Amino acid sequence: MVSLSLSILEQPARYHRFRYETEIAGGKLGGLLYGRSGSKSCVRLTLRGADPAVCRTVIVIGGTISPDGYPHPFYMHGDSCESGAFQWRRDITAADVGKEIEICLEKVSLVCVPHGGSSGKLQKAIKRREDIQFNPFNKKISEMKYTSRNVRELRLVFQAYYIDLNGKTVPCKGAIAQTEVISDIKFQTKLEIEEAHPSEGYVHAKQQEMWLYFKDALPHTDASQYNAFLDFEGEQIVQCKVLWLKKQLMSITIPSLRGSALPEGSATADRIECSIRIVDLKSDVAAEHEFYLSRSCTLCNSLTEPAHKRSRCSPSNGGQPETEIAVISLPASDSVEVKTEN
Amino acid sequence: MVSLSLSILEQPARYHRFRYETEIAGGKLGGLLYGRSGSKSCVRLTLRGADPAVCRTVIVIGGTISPDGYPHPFYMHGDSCESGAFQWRRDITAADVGKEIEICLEKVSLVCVPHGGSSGKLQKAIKRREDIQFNPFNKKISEMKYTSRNVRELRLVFQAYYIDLNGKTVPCKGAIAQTEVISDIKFQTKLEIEEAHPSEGYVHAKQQEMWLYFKDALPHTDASQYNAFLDFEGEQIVQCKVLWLKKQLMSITIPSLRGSALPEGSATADRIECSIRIVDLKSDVAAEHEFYLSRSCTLCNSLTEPAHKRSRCSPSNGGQPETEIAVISLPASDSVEVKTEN
DNA sequence: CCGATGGGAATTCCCCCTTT
DNA sequence: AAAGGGGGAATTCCCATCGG
Repeated sequence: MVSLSLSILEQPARYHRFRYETEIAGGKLGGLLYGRSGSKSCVRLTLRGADPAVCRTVIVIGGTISPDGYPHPFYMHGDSCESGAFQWRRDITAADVGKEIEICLEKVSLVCVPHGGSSGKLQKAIKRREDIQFNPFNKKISEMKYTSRNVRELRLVFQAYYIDLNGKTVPCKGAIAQTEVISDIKFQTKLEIEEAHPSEGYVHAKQQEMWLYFKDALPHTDASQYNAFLDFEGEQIVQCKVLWLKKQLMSITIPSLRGSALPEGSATADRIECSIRIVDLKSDVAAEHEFYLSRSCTLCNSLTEPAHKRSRCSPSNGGQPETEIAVISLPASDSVEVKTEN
Repeated sequence: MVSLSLSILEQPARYHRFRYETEIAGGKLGGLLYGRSGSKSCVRLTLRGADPAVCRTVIVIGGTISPDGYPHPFYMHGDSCESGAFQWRRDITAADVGKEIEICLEKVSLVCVPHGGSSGKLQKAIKRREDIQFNPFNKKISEMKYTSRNVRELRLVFQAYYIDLNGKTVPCKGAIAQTEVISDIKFQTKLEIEEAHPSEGYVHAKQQEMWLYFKDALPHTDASQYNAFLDFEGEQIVQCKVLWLKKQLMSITIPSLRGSALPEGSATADRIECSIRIVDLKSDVAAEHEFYLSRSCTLCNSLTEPAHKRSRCSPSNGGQPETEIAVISLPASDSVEVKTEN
């Protein structure tokens, strides 16, 4: 009784840059698939249950499938790949009994096909993929509708086969493993502040508008999709308001900090260190940027507020007591509300 | 003796958005070619010398050529167009003698073909264009190398033919007219400031950095390709320094205005109106944006400089005399130099 | 030198808005 | 509602750079 089993030892990177056929022409690879663990790790499988008493050779085939299990038009290319599929084989010896065999996808890249326009290349690729006849979940590719939206996500599926003592190749129905979803790297949320203006704020200013320029186009165009904070050491957090967005630019308002308890440690410093933090609420990805608050006006150098050891609360705030941790949130208005975390 | 002549009465718009075949499928037009005079004007020709005594009918054919006169793969489509060429015909009567006949290209669009990639569509289009056999300058299209760079510029060329009294169609060698170059609209320099931050400066500030966000990607990536000015009424101009550029963002420095003569008219106003002007030195295209200089500090409201009727020159400037028209240029350093135009 | 990578330019096409 | 205009997304490809 053959009881091979196959499992994913290392998942592939969540995001991948697929390469086009034109990019890997001439013996090149490019777009190598890496494992999730590190920069140049690789996807690895574990094969168990190999026994020469019942099987001479184990073959593991790997191919692309959609997240739903339908054969996928993108294909594998590189070491141990043939006809767009990964093909691994190994003769089993007595030494393998009871051991785990590790299969490593080295130098394997995932190749995409044009799926827009009217070239029909996607259709041809679907046909090719069907012709491979590697379909562990037995799903009809013709029932799957590949669109530019969903075609850029796939899984890899692997199945073990063995050559029995009679020389017959037999699929192991139980020895199937699929990876988690690999998505086009373009789907990855990028949020990185490249520059902020002004680079220094004035601690006693009433309200300050800041511009944040991002390295990449912002993932959403709606200001409500983001939260903005000013983080101080000592866990003080001031919520800012996102005013508007441009393609690569965000405008936020820092509320008046008059009356808020600024960090103890920096009371004597000429300027207070803090950082601006923008959170994409949808993906939960955040960007940070260092920022400073000066005790003197950055424009005219005047010191309208006392700049002694510790500035007293501004009278306009009614002299609220200083708290250890304060969250000042600016709802939708100009007013400032001070909350105290327990 | 037939002596037809043909001339361009109205040149086409310098920039044009060519449409792809896929965009004009289904009886649509799109990408209409307009004349240079106005929004919906059209390209017009003048035909002279038509005389029924020698010709029964005049035919005018128009087609695309490269700026050098070689047949061009893009083609004409729409009213009076056939096989990619404009084809106009008119029977000549006695009333036409001595008159100018105006030919108007209404509802004619210019269609482009994919010229990148490996689809070979450009080659096919070149073949098609050659097959039309409309080649007034008799240039071999095979000698022309169309690349993605040069293919997006073309001229239209028109030639008159006539049907003589024997019913024979004869080309008029002298009656040829070509338009000026029509370029892809993407070649048009766009420079428009969408927002500026801060929106208001402080007249007594030492030096102010400003961010300008443009509606489109900047045409160059090198700061030296631009000049920046602050324009006041009364022709006062202050040169600013372009610090750096991002894709859609420019950072400039307004030099200290202390000691410069600000406009008379606005001496009493709370804030001084002016405008920021960015000039693309290569194309000479400029963008303007309104700006204000406040007499009180925009951050802390203080009035470190006297805010009386007319502020005296700051001592740091040695009390230079105020001039009617002053150009302050900021070369590459922090220092300010005051020039006086005669 | 070559192959791989990442960035971004160039190209093509989709689709919404405006106008008729 | 349909056509045309315009913006910009999606796709493909090119290339400078990096590391072996």
